[in-house]
Amino acid sequence: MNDTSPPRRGRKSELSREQILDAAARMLRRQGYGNTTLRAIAEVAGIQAGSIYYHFASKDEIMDAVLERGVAAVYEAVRDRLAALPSETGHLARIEVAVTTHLEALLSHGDYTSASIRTYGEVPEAFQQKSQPLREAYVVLWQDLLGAAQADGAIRDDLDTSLLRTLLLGSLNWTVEWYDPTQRPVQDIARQAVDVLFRGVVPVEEAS
Amino acid sequence: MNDTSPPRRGRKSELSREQILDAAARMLRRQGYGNTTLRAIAEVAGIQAGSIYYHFASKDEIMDAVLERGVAAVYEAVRDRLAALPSETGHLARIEVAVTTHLEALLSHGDYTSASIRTYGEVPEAFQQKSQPLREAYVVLWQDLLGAAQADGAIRDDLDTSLLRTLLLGSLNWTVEWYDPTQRPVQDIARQAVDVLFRGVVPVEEAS
DNA sequence: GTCTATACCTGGATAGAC
DNA sequence: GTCTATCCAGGTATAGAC
Repeated sequence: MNDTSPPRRGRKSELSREQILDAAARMLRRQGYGNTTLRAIAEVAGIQAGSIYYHFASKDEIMDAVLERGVAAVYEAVRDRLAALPSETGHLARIEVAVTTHLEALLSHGDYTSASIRTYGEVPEAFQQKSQPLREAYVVLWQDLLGAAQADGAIRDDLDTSLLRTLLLGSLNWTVEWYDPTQRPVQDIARQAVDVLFRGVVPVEEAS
Repeated sequence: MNDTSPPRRGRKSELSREQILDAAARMLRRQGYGNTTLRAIAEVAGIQAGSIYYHFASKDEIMDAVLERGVAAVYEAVRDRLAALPSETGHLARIEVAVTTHLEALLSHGDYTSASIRTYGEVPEAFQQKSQPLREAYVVLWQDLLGAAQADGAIRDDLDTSLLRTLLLGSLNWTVEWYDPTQRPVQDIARQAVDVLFRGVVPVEEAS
């Protein structure tokens, strides 16, 4: 489905390829683009630096594959989950599913998504562009979701949904910086995020 | 007040020092730690690479100064603005001031704060620690703010304020990734962020 | 498909003239 | 205080044996 591999000869070279990508994602995530070296990737992947070039033509090609996989994982997860909902599902319920799925995908594919989020800005423009269509498609998905909700009155119409989208996704994306799976389940975070998003933090006591 | 400069001999070398820091902040922000080279910094600052070492002992020392200045700018701005409020100011009003000030400081010191936010995670642990006290103080500031509000019933008590804090600050910090000063004023963003935070996106129509 | 060896370059850092 | 020149480590990438 999603595949960035041109060589693709032996069927068991796939394994090494995966190991290289996994190692690259892990290093990219925590050291950024410029600090991630091929020698280090090779070491983590358990091979020699030179051997990488059997699978990839350049460092950039590896980075590119990692970045794209990161956004694709989130985009596809959210898109598919939304598509699977019964068509009569309400706007707020859809948004809740989208938030939850976004967080789950984001935090379960940890290294790829984190690398993708954190490194995107510091990578040569040349291949920022490669993953851009995917990123834009994802933005559109959310914009449609929020726009439709607002059009039907499920979201206050004095809000700018475009701004709302960036604030919301920012909040969710930032979780990669601090989330610790051993502390609490992703669903807890999703639940409170949705709760605050829908109802705000101020108690409703009309009597004031 | 805040100063990380040990040499500090000539009074006009301060100027070069600033230019180096400015250049470093700008490059750090958009290329990350590993891609930022001393030669490039020097070029932007209008001097030769070797000359940098008159002002700084190492590349890391420059990075460190930039990172620290970034967090300090936001922390001090918010702290001082809160301190200047009349003591009878309500919890929600204080939170609103904090959000607005955070955004203003964040987006007006663009390069330093952005660099600080984006690069922090990918920098050698050794000097993540140097700015950590400041970062923690800032976390405490917010935690107190939210905790006090909740204790007084200004914030719903079924919310985890610690989680709320990370989600909120994530949302605000993420603005460095997309904010464009020519598009709309910071205050617009702050206003809607606070609005959604307090009241949520769902209309209040009790009749449903 | 992976190794070893190595070419080539660019990076941080130092020395000493001015 | 800044320059030029240079050292050396470490980076990407290639060549060719296995």
